[in-house]
Amino acid sequence: MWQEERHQKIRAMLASFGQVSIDRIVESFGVSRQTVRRDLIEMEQSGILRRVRGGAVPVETEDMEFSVRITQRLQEKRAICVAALQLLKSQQTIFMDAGSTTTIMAEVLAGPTGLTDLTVITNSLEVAMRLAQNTPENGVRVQLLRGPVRRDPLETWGGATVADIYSYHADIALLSPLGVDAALGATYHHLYGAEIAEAMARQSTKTAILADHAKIGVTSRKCVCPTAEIDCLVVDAKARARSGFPALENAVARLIVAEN
Amino acid sequence: MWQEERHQKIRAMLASFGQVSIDRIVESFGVSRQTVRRDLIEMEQSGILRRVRGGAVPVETEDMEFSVRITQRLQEKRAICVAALQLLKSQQTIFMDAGSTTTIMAEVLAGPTGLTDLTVITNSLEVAMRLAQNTPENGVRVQLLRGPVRRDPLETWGGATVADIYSYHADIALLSPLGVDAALGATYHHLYGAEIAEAMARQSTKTAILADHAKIGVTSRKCVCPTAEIDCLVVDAKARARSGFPALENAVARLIVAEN
DNA sequence: ACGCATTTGCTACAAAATGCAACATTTCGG
DNA sequence: CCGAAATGTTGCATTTTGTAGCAAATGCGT
Repeated sequence: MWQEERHQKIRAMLASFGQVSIDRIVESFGVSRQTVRRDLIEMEQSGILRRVRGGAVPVETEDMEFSVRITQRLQEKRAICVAALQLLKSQQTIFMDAGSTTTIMAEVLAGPTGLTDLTVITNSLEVAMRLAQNTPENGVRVQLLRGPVRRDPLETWGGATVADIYSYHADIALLSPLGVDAALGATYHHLYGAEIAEAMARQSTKTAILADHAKIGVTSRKCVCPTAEIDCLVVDAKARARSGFPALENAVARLIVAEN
Repeated sequence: MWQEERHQKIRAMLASFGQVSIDRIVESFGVSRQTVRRDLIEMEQSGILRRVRGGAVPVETEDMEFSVRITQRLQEKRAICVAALQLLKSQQTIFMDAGSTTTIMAEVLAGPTGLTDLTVITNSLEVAMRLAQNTPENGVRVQLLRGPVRRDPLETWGGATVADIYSYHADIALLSPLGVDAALGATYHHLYGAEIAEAMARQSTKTAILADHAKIGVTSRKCVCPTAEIDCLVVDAKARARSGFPALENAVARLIVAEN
């Protein structure tokens, strides 16, 4: 019974049952608990599955509904967003794109931050909703970018939106891509979000990437921001365990690890 | 039975029943009361639900003020919106401003209408959300107008938004003012909404006013559209009883009374 | 309004399950 | 046989869960 064989069978079990317990694997393979644990760790780092206490479950897919995605790794994302606050100063203008992490960032910004007079420019309806104020005097102003609206996430997109972005300039862009990799930088799956993020990165003085540990070392179809142009990468503590982390750590100008 | 699994199922129960009692979870999962309590505490901290004595309920996402207003005279408003469908034809472009009635109109349009290939241009995030599609091929396209965002209702407003409107031309504008009066026409309270509505009325071939009976004969601060320029007024059956109704009936070019 | 019983929420602690790291053992190719 | 990789074992830390006791809230009958 080799690793390869076990991995394959674990994947099969995961596919058919939606979950596997360590005990179950131990029983059916006749190997030790520790070995199974090591298998699962490897498979998790390969992005094949996600470990939970007592077993493992399938990794979340990107075509999942936004409402589901936003509840996943919520603790880590919140920690990341709180840590990202130190990148901001009062009276700054901020680009934010549409994603589950930036949505949580909006929630954080809507709370007490010590920052005043921020202007957020976004194509995300979720972000806009959370930051909208009745009193534009204090707190956060939101500027919504125009364009056709699509769902998952709720955002405006397309040429009109991109053109709109180019009419602004921000101090910092907060982006939540699908993956971050040392070689390819920030990557997106959909072209919609990618061209938005690209424009935002260009039209801002600094670019910060918000990525939870599941995104470290992950690559997708569309490269948006090469590693050299990432001014700051904000990750959660679990990112240290990811295989792609050391390379990223050296590649980016600044790294913030949010300790939960 | 892992946390993970329980949390998921609790969410499912919450979604389908609108509430869950601790006892019910205890029974169906076979875990202790304390464990359920701890689950709910975690989920509450994650913002997934709100704990109440004896169980939990879904967290209220909607803004209180607006969600209250939107449920008032819901029956009548829905009837008005269904009646307003006869004003629309396939392949038309439609302006919609931000209000409780247009939000319901969006819900109606999101359902089966027999109309295809509509384009809706709006400054209302509520309308945009309800009409957003993943597949822009069929159904309704939504174009969101840019600008700063405010709440109650959630909308973009201001010079940028108005300028954006003037870059479009629609077949019909569906407006939901605060009041309609024979002498003053459609009137708004806030200047925000008023200048939006005014621009929409100008940039569209026809202008339709959606008003429930509570708005008949009511006037407010800002006149937007004189009676002569109202191409169609859509009201509910109870409007006939209002004192301002006969005058309006004569003043507008066309009147549609939605019989519940 | 009052007292009383019941339900529910909370804290503390113990037991069990699980995760983790260090080290020992086995396996396998050269 | 040697060395490296894989696997097993052990011991301990951490997390999760259950139990019990008590406080607070609720409901109920008077």
